[in-house]
Amino acid sequence: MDLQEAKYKFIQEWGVLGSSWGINRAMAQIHACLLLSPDSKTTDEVMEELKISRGNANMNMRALIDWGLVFKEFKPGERKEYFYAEKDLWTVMKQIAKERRKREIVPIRDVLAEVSEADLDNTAEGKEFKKVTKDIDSIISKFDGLIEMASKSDQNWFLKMLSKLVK
Amino acid sequence: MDLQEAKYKFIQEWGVLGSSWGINRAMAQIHACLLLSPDSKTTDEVMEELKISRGNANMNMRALIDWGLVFKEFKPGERKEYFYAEKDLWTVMKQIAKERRKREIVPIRDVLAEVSEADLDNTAEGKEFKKVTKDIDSIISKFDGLIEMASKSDQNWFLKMLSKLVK
DNA sequence: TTAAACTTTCAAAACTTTTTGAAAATAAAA
DNA sequence: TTTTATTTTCAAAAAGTTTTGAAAGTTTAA
Repeated sequence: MDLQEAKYKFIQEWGVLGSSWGINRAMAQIHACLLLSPDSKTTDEVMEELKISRGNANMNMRALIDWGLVFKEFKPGERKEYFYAEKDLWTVMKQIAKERRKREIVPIRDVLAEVSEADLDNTAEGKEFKKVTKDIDSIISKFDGLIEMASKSDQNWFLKMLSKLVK
Repeated sequence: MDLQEAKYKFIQEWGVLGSSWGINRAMAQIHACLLLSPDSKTTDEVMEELKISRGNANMNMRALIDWGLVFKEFKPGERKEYFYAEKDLWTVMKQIAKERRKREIVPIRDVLAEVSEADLDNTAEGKEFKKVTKDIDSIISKFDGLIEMASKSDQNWFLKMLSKLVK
C-alpha cells in the first residue's frame, strides 16, 4: 500500500466515523485531509483531493472553523485563503467536547431542569419519572463537570489520567 | 407543568439527543418511553404514546433488544409481548459503550492497523501521515482500554471514579 | 473606476434515512 | 382443522440531509 492509498482509506473511514457522531461526511473528510497535510491547503486543493463541489467545501470548511478545529491563513502575495487543521489532538478533543457540550449537554440539562419543576402527582408513573430523570441528570452533570475541568486544564491532563488508569 | 407534558418534553429531547449520536429518533424515543414507565408496555401502547406506526415500533424495539437495552416479557394468559427497559443507568451506559465500540472503535482501529503497514516514503507528507495516525491510534486505544475495563467492572466503578475526579 | 480572482450563498437535485401500512408469517385458541 | 391474535417484513412514500453549481457578493489589483 502506498501513501495515496493509505490516505484515501483513512479519510474514507474518518468520514464514516464522523457520520455516526452526527458530523457530516464531507466535514469529517475535510478535517482528515487537513490533519494529514503538512501544509495548509486552499479550497481548490481540498475540492480536488476529495472530489467535492466548491459550495460543499466552502460550507464545511467554515463549519470546521466554527468548531475551532481549522484555521485560515493568508500568504503574502497570494489572494487565495489557506486552511490548516489544529494538529494537537488534545486540543482537538477539548474543542470537540466543548462544542458538543454546548449543543447536546446544555439543552438536555435545560429540559431536565424544566421538568424537575413539574407538579407530579404521587403515582407510580410520577415517581418513576422523578427517579429516572434525577439519575440521568446526576450522570450528565458528572460528564459536564469533567468537560469543564478538561477545558480549563492545559496539559494533556485527561489523556495522562486515562493512561494511568488503563495502565 | 403536569406529568404528561413533562414526559412529552423529556421524550422529545431524548429523541433529539439520540439523533446527534447516530441513534434514530424513534429508537431513542421508545427507549425514553420504556425508561419512564414503571411497567412493561406492549407494542400497541408504545405506538399509541409516540404516535408511530407498527412497523416502526417493531423495528426499533428489536434494535433496542439487540443493543441489550430493552427486554421482552411474557405475561401469563396474555398473548401480547411486553417490553421493558434496563433501568440501571450504569448498565445502560456500559451496554451503549460496548455496542459503539463494536461499531466504531473496532473498524477505525482496523483501518489504522492496516495503514500502519503502508510503505511510506520519507516525504513530509509520509511523515505527517505516520505521526497523525499514530497519535490517533494512541488516543483511541486508551478509550478502548477504558471501555474494556468498564465492561468488566461490576459496580458503578466509572461513575464513582468520575464523582471523585469531579469533586 | 473596471476587471479579475476569489468566496459565499442558496435553490434545486441527488442521496440517505426513516416511516408507513398492508401483506405475509407465525403462534395460539377454538 | 380453521380462525383469530399477534408479530414481522419490506416495498414504496415521506422526510431529512447533503451536495451541486451557477449567480451574487466581495476583495484586491490595475
